[in-house]
Amino acid sequence: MRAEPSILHVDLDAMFAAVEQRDKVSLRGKPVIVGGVAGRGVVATASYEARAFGARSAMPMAQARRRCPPGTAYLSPRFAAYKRTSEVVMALLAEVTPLVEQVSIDEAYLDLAAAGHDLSPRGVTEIAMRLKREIAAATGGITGSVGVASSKLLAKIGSELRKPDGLTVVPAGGELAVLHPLPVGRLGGVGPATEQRLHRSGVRTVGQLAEVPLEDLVDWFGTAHGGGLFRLARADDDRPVVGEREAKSVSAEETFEVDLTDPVRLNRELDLLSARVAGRLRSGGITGRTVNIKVRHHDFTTVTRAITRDQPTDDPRLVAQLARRLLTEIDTSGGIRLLGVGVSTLADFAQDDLFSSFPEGFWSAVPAGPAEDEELDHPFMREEVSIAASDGEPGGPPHPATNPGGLLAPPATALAGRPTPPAGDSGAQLVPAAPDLAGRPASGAVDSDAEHVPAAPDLAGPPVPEALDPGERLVPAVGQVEAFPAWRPGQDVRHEEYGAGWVWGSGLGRVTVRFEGPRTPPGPVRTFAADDPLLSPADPPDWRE
DNA sequence: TCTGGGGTCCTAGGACCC
DNA sequence: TCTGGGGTCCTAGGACCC
Repeated sequence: MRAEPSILHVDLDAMFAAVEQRDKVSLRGKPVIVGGVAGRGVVATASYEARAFGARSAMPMAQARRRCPPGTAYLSPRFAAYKRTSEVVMALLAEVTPLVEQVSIDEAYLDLAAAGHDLSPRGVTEIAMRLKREIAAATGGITGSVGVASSKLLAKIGSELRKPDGLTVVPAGGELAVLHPLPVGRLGGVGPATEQRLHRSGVRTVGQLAEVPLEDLVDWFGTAHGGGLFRLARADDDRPVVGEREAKSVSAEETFEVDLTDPVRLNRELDLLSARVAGRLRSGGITGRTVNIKVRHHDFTTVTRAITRDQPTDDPRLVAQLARRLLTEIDTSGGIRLLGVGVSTLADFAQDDLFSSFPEGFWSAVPAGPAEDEELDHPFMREEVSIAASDGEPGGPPHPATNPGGLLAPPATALAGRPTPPAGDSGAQLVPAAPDLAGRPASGAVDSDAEHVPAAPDLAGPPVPEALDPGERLVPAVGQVEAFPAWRPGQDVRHEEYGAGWVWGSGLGRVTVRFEGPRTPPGPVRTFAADDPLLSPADPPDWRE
């Protein structure tokens, strides 16, 4: 934990779905689910509209289909498009500080201390707000949520607090006030198993976790995990922002549409997986000594086998040969659901051995699957879009594009009152595909398509809210902003009364908060303001209407 | 129609070595 | 002959993350 909030965490909001909605006008404001659309697929990302119906990441696609209404779009991922958007964002991050740790395609930590920034709460708020504007402008409206705090733990929690399009700054000294009320499952490293074990001992919040003696945690979870929980519960987190990390393993796996039993077929699948892995080793200029296979049986039990050689390799034939040998140790007669091949114990130099040459035409003979950069509009990447006839009906979810609030209107789902499912769904007719999907070119982060809306809402001239004093400097906040812990929707009595709120003001000096009443019947809009709410974490600001 | 695919890290036990 | 004791490498499995 540092003395200043110098670690910034950015997380793009429902990125896969957001890219699809950016690139296809017809999807905006509608539930969109990206993931494996076939039988055994799961949800990778659900748009906020889809989350309102209960769709979640990692949920079986079949279950998501049961929950979401007609009109929901179910899309196969277009990784190339997401990667391009990601690269645009990462390039922006690199301009903020040289020390950036990319965690995944849509997430990164920034060490603001590595760039000599003003690390006061006000200073980092300014950086974060500018960054959010730049991201939205450069990506055509993809929003990111940002948390800034004195540690990775708190920065990440901060970015999650006000999703989507949120901003949370946790001033030094405010960490425990943020952390302790949260459920333990919000801590990184606390998954279902750990959470269940903690619940069994009556530990539900991080504050309660902080009361558990170290010995108990070590007893329950082992030295590393137990000790880690003990420290995290105290906001004791020194993990540095790490720029580059070397890969430790490379693997490929596949779940089959139906369980496989045919040994010949299984071996062929191992060959294909081996070729994919070896191809990626080669393109990365690395080799590995250990070959692993993974087998998931029909009943979902999973076993692994590994063998380590003295010499590293990147030869697909050798990897395949070892993989096949490992598979003979496993009884596959009951049916195999998933097969995987991996290489680990990596060395970053290529071993010059006799096996590294390839027969002519080897690679063209091996269908290694789509290359990373290839657009995935292959016939097998099915795309299903259905449009409900209830589009635009009254009572449906508010459509951002038609919201008269313009810039200041938060995404519909940001409102505490969940968007109601469109009325009259039951009789809705399904249109097999959206007309605008026909024959469109491969789309990228910057898209010349006529339907493409090039940028975020015009940030240059935001409408000035009536509640702001004349002459007050207005920084055009993108969507929601939260100054924590000075003000928290959900804790504030005015929030209880009004159900939804967001900060739209400058964030620097005077901040204005707007609350909207219950949606049905439409309630009044009330506006409050306070001076420097961000800078007085211990002293609640005086919000005046 | 339950449960993807790419990873990382940790633990525990056995082999082996000095 | 009641069994040392580190350290490293390897394997299998499990939890977790995005």
